[in-house]
Amino acid sequence: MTGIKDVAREVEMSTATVSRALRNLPGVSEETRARVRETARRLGYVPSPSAAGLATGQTRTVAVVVPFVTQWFFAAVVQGAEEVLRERGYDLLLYNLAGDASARHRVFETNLLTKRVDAVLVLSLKPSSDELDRLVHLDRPVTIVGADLPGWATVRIDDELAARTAMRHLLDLGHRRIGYVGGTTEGVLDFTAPTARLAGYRDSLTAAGVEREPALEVDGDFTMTGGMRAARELLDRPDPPTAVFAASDEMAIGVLRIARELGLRVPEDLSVIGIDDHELADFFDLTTVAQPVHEQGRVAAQQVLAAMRNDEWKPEQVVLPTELVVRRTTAAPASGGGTPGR
Amino acid sequence: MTGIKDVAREVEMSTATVSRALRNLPGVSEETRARVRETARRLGYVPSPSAAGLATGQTRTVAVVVPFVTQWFFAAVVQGAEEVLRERGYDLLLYNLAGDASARHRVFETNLLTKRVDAVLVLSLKPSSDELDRLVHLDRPVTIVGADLPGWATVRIDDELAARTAMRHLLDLGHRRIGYVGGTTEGVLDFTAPTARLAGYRDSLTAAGVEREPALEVDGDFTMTGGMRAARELLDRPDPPTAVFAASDEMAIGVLRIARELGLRVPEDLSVIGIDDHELADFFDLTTVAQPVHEQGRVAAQQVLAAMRNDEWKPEQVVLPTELVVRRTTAAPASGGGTPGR
DNA sequence: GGTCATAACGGGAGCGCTCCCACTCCGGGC
DNA sequence: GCCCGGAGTGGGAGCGCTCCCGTTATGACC
Repeated sequence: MTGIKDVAREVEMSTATVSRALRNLPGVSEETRARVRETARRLGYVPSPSAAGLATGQTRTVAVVVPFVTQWFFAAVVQGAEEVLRERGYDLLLYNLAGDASARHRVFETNLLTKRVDAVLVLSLKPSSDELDRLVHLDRPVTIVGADLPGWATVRIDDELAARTAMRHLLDLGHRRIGYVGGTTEGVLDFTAPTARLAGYRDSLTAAGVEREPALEVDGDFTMTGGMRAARELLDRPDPPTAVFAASDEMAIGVLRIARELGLRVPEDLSVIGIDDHELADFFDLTTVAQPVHEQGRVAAQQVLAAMRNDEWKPEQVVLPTELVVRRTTAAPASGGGTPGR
Repeated sequence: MTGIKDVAREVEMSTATVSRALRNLPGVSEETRARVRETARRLGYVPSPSAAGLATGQTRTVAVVVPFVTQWFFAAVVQGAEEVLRERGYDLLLYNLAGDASARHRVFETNLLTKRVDAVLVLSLKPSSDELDRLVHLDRPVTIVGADLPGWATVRIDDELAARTAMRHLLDLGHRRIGYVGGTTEGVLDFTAPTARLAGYRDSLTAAGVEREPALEVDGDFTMTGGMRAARELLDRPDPPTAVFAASDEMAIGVLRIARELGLRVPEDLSVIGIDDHELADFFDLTTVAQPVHEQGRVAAQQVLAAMRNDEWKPEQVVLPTELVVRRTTAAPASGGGTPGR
């Protein structure tokens, strides 16, 4: 394996100069730099990240901790982050928790991350206070995507606002009986989005002078099949809602499916709206509140890169905009907001 | 930052013993080992991968090169691989090509991978001969997932067989006019699956004594929207097929959508079958030929791990089984195999 | 008691870089 | 002619581990 010494010998220079030349540091004549580069290429020299890391204390690697890579949302964020990291020559170490508590434990508790990465991106998880402790001790830039955590660098959307946007759309259309399909905050993964979106739902009702009906709030588990379950629960009632607001597009799609099975026409008999602008939303003509997914990954990556460049960097809280995308699953209720004829 | 020396000083032993104790190497009394472990834990000692890597030449990291993380199939494979790698204490470096030729070039040509990872997993790409050269020079275990490449370690399904399984199902039901929705092999990413599946389609027709009709083979780009385009082309014909075999579930779902738009009943007027058993297949009641996605990632990871453990390991070609999953999008043609009444 | 495995541990030379601190050389200003 | 500053370069310590050889203690065995 050719090392820096081989290159140095070949160009009859010191390893110090070769190192400087290859890393574009000043203090090397252009002519020498060119010769070094050419020789390195010819010899197929590749610097050892381990050695460089040992010497500098930097690994040019950032860790991304994700709950489930298989979910479109997370994969898209990862993709965004990877793009900008690669541009800057950083590698991306993927830690997929996959709903496994022990995996989560391992990644956070044993500070495996230490000395291994220069920065950490945490997706949609609200770390426990223990975990936050570990992250603090890392003493490396950390950015949380998709969760609101005061004092930390975060990139997210305003979930409550997104929920209110969706609700306003339904309310403006004249709906008053509006079902909510959300998810619990419990379990291995503590997202903050569910809570905020639920709050947005409730506030909107209150603001519109509609009395809240607990039975219209059901758990959809943030999955399609969960959305189906929730939809059955909502629509099998004697007094079903005229519209359903699902806290995610995937659940909304589940609702659509059940509506169709029950013979309900969408949007005539039932309006459905989601949040995300999932890649399938267009396919299903789903009205939704779009959030910039890919972009959140990019911004988060840029954030940690910036933090690594200057030490005075202070945690920023970036809130990206959302936008109502009206497609064809929402319309005014048939009977002016009352129970639709079935 | 506490290093191995600090631990050594604390337990009044040499760094050598601490190193051995912590890595469960023989030659350390159980009592010492326990003391070392306890002390290391107490001091919050975490070994530096850079230093260890420099000394051993191993990084305990494997690279995974993937065309698009955002596609369910790839994400699922990555998830499978990550699982077994994490179990063994290996980290996973993700290289997402995202259809970007320059990214691909960078990953392969500049052998960035060298000295950075102990092994490489390549997903669904058929590396060019140049790229294979680089991989050979890596001199590290490489496994290709989802492509057939003689002489290389591969994990895949028998794509041609899968296609024949799908076709047999349709033929057995009595279909004779069967459309094919596939994809081209061109472009940045050269998968081998499209070619093999097309071959399976053609062979099946020939074997069944049905004459091939080029107009029934259309390009669906392996995406839902591509599947929609393809479906329009196929079903708008004066003599539409009674069944469509899509080379992927996503395209099949696109076909379903268009069929519904055109007022065709599935499966009465049109049978549709796919390949993959995508997470959405169940949702759409799609008949398909299932392939073990997650498992392919696991097996591939196990393969490189095995290869790293013993040097005599020879490239293995693992072919995982597929299975017909009959749901509700396939049935006998209405008019015994002829053109359905429309 | 002497010999000799064997178990347990220590010393210290690397691993391949980076980076601090020289050192040399050369041209301009006085 | 001398001094000085800056550009270009070299020497070599050190980053934090691993691992090859020692060395020492401990018993078993004759």
